[in-house]
Amino acid sequence: MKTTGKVFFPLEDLNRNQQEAVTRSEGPLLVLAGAGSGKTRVITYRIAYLLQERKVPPYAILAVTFTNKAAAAMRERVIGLTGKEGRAVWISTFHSACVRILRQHIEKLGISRHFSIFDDNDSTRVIKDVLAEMNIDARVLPPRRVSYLIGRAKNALVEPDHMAEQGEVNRDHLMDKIVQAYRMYEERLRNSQALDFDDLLYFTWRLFEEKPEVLQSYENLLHYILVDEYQDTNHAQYQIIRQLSAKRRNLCVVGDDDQSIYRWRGADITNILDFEKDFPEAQVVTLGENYRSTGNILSAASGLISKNTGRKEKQLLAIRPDGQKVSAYAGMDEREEGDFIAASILELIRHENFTFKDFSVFYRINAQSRAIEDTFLRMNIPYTIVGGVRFYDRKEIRDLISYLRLILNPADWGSFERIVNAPTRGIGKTSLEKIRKAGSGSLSPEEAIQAALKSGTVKGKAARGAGDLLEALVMLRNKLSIKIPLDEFIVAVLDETGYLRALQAQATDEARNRVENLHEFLVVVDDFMSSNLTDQKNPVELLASFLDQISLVADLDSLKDEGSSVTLMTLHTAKGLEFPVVFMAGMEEDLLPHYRAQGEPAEMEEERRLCYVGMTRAKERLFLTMARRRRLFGQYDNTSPSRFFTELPPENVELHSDTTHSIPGIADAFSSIPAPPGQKVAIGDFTYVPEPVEGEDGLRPGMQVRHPMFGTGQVMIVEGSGGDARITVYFPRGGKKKLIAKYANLELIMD
DNA sequence: TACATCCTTCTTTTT
DNA sequence: GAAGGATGTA
Repeated sequence: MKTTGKVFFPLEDLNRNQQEAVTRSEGPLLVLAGAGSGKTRVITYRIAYLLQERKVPPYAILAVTFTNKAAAAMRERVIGLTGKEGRAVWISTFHSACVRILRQHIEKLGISRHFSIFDDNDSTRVIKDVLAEMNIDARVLPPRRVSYLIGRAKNALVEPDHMAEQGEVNRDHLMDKIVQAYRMYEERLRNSQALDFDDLLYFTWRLFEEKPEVLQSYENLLHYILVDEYQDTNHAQYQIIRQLSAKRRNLCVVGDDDQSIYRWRGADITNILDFEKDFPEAQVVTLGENYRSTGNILSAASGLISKNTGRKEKQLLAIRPDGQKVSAYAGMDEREEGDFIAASILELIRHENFTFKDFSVFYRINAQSRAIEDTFLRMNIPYTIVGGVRFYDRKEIRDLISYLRLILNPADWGSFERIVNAPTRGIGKTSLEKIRKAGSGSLSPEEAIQAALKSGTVKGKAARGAGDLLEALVMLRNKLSIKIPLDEFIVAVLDETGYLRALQAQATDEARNRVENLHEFLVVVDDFMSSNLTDQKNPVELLASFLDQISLVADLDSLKDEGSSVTLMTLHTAKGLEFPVVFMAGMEEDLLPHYRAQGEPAEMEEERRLCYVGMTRAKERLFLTMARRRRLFGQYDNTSPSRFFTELPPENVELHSDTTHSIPGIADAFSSIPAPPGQKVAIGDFTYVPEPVEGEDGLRPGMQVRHPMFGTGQVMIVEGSGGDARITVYFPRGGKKKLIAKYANLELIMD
C-alpha cells in the first residue's frame, strides 16, 4: 500500500454507510453500530483515515474503549493499516487515560501523584471499617449497599453534601447515615492518598473543572476524539468527554443502545439516546448490515430485542444465509445441561469442521461455571474460563501488591493494614488498634508505629514485629532508589519482609500453591519488563506504572487467542466478542432474567439486552439451554423456563432432538418423543482423548463393547493404555461402570 | 495473639 | 458449598 494518487485509501473494503462513518471526520458524529455490523473495522479505518488522508498528527487523536483487550486490538489494527504512525495515537481505556492524566496533574488538587488505586475489595474494607466505627449493624445497612450508593453518586458526579438530593437516597430513612459514611469514606481515602475506581473518573472531571489551564492543554492537543461502546458510558465519563471535545467538537461516538448492559454500574443509556440533543449539529450514521450471524440467529435475536421499549427502532439486515435454526434444550438439572453442551461440542467437532476454540459457553453468573467445568473435566474437553476468581484477588498476590503500594505510597493505610501481620509478626487486633490511635488519623502508618513505640503503648512481641516491618520497608525503599530491575526488586520484597520464608515454612499444599502463584506473578512482571522500554524509566516510575497496569486489568484482558479450548464466560464478558458456536446456559426465570430484575421494568429490559448481546455473538450455531432444576446455595430448586424463550420468533427456533424436557413456546421439530432419560446413550456421549490410545486393539471412547454381565455398552472414558487402562463404559442395562481393561473381559463389537 | 472450628451469608454482572 | 466473620481454646 503506497500513498500515491488520490484513491489509495482502501475505502472499497467498506459499505456505503461504513464509508460515511469513516470519512465524516469533522463535527460530532454518532455511529449507531448494530451487532456484527463491522464496528471495529469502522473505528480503525477512521483513525487510519484521519492519519493518512486528513494528515492529522497521531498525537492529536484520542480513542477510548472499556477494556484493555479492546484497546490493544484497536491499536494493533491501526498499526496494521498505517504502520508505525499508528503507534503514537492515544488508544486507551477510560480508566487508564484518567490515571495517566491524574498522575501528571493531581498534585494541583492537593493529592499525591503517588496515590494508590483502591479496588473494590479495598474500598469495601474501608466502608466496613467506617460503618463499624459508626456502630451500624451490617444487617441494617450492608456495606455492599453503601458501597454501591457511593459509587453511584461518584459516577453521577455527586458529592456527599448533595447526595441527599438524589431521588432514591432521599427516600431512604438511613440517608443521614449513608451520607455520613460517604464523608468518612472520602476522608479515609484522602488520608491514605488513595483513589477508588470511580474517583479516577471523578477527579479527572474535577481537575478539568477547577484547573481550566490543564483542560486547555488537553484540548489543544486532542483534536479528534473517538469513544467506543458509547452506550455503556456513565455520567462522569460523558462529562469528561464533553469537557475534552467542547472546543473542537470533533467527537465521534460509536455504540448500540441495544447492547447497553452496564446500567448497574452507572452506565446511562440516555447518553447515546440523547446524543443528538446534546450536539444539535450532530450527524448520525447507522450501520445496519450484520455480517456476523446466520439469518436464523439474527432474526431470533432481533425478535427478542424488539420487545424492549426504551430503544431506537431499527432492523438489522442479515447478509449471511439463514443457516440452521437456533436450538433450544431443556435438561433435568444443571448436570444434564452440562452433559448436553459437552456432547454437542464433541458431536459438532466430529461431523463438522469445528475445533474447540470455535465454541463458547455463556452464563449469567460465575457460579454456573462449576457444573459445566465438571462435565468438561469428565469428558476431557479442554476449556478456558475467563473471569471468576481472579488471579489478582488471591490473598498472596494482594499481599504482595499491598507491600509494593505501601513502598510507593507510605500514606496507604489500606495496604498497611493488609500486610502489617502478613507474615505474622505478633501484631494482632489490639496492637493494630493502638498503632491506629497513635496515628490519630493524620500520620502515616510508619510514623504511627514510631509514635506507638516511643510512647511504649506497643511493646513486647508486637513491638519487635513492628520494628522489623519498619526496617524492611526502609531497606526496600533504599533499594528502589538505586537502579534495580523490577523483578529483582520484587524478589527482594518477598525476601526482606519474610513473606516467602513464612510460606515455605508452612509446607502445606496450600502454601506451596501460594508460592507457585507468587512465581507466576514474577512472570507477569517479566512480561511487563519486556513490553516496556525498561531503562527509560527509573525504578520508582517503573514500579508505579506496573501497579497502575495491573490494577486496571479486566477479566477479559486475560483472554488469549492462542491454544485450542472452549471458552467459558459470563454474558457481560462476552460483549464485543464473536464465536462460531455459542451455548447460552441457564435460560431460566430468575437467572436470565436474574431475580433482581423481577418487577423492575428497566432492569428487565437490561436483562433482555444481555440475552441479545449473548445471542448476537454467535456466527454459525446458537444453543439456548436450561435445566428444570438447579442447585443454588448447595440445594436444588425447581426452575421455570426463561420468559425470553416465549419472546423468540417461533420460526427461527426449534427444540433440540436430545432434549429431555419440553419448553413452552418452542416447537418440537421431531415428532418422536425423546427417550426417557437413562434409557439411551446420549448422542456423542463419549469423551475426547487428545492422543488416541496406541495399539491396534486399544479401546477408544465411542467404541461399542460387550460385557459378560452388563451386555453391550459404549466406552466413554479411557484413562491410561493397554491392559492397565481404566475405562468407563456406559451400559444401558447397568449404567456407568468403571472397569480395568484386563480384568473386564470385554468383547469389542465391530460395526 | 494465633489458630481451629463453627456459623452465617451469600451470588449478578466489573473498570 | 465457599468465604468471611464470630467464637472458643491454647
